[in-house]
Amino acid sequence: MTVSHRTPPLAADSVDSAVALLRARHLRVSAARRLVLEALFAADKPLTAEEIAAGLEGWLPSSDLASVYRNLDTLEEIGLVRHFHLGHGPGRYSLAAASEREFVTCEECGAFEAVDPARLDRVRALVEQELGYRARFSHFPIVGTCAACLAARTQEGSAHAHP
Amino acid sequence: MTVSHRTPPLAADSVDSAVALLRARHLRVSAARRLVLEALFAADKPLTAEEIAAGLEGWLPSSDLASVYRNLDTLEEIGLVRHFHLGHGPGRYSLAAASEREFVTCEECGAFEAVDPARLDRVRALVEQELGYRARFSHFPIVGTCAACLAARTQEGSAHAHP
DNA sequence: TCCGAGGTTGCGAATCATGCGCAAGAAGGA
DNA sequence: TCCTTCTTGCGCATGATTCGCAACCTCGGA
Repeated sequence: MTVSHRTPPLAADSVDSAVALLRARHLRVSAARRLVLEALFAADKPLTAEEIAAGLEGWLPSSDLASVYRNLDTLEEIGLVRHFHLGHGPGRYSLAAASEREFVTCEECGAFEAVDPARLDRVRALVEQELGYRARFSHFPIVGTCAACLAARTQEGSAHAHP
Repeated sequence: MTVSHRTPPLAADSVDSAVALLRARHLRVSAARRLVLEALFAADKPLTAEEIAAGLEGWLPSSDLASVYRNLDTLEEIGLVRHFHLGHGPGRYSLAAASEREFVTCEECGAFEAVDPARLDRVRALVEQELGYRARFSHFPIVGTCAACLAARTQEGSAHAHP
């Protein structure tokens, strides 16, 4: 699933409840599938397929990368999982939150943040008014420079200030 | 050059003037290099390295893909060329305009538009106020749904309107 | 509890976009 | 024209993701 998602989010609060949702959809609960869910529930940040396959540095048994991708794919299809892209580099996967999330990332330091879509509604309105496009930053984030890097940049500018 | 750019744009209005700029920087003007410039000047839209290497479907001699990448890279380094990314898929390269350009793209139909950064200044200000990030849409565009697809979507909604 | 159908796994190989290494070749100043 | 270096072409390496396919496991039914 290199593409976007359109399925409504399905929130689960534990591996077991996620498993129940799988069963309800007649999807089988295999060891590999369960492992992907366990990794996502254990993580406190969006993970790459690679990280999941590696078992979160030994906290979980490692599994086959291709299967991880396939499982992330089907989990995303039913709405349990979402993924987004941080500039270059691998996609990041996380459990779908009750409310969709959007992202901003800093192209200098690589930091990123999840933000509540409501906080971007005025931005969205302005973009639509100006360009006619309805922006969505949940799959591809807003890319820019974070406050810290912005500050560092002006620091630097005044440090050797001899243009 | 999978990364961004920071060099000030260098505008040229013809292959010859671009070549002059190369010479001024002690860069050699090889056939392959010139071909990349010719492709970019001939094209009316941002090109992929692949398209340039293929000689724009026969309009120009085809050349080596690795060299095309290298040349785009050096041309971008001196500011003659810029590239951006349209969601998934290969990067797109074009001649640098006198003023930087930013992009919006539709994730449904793949359409994209170059816009004058000034038109996004209010958006940028709002994003910075809300998130603290200074957005830049010249390397990674704003992704959303274009007016046409938006219209098609509501059409569709009212067509079989039985929720 | 055993069984069969078919969803899943694991492995390897393929893909796409891009980058690297290196010997042979060309560009341009002396 | 000569020589020094920059570039080219070619093939292979890389990172992220996908595909093919036989072996395997899951789960509903007998």
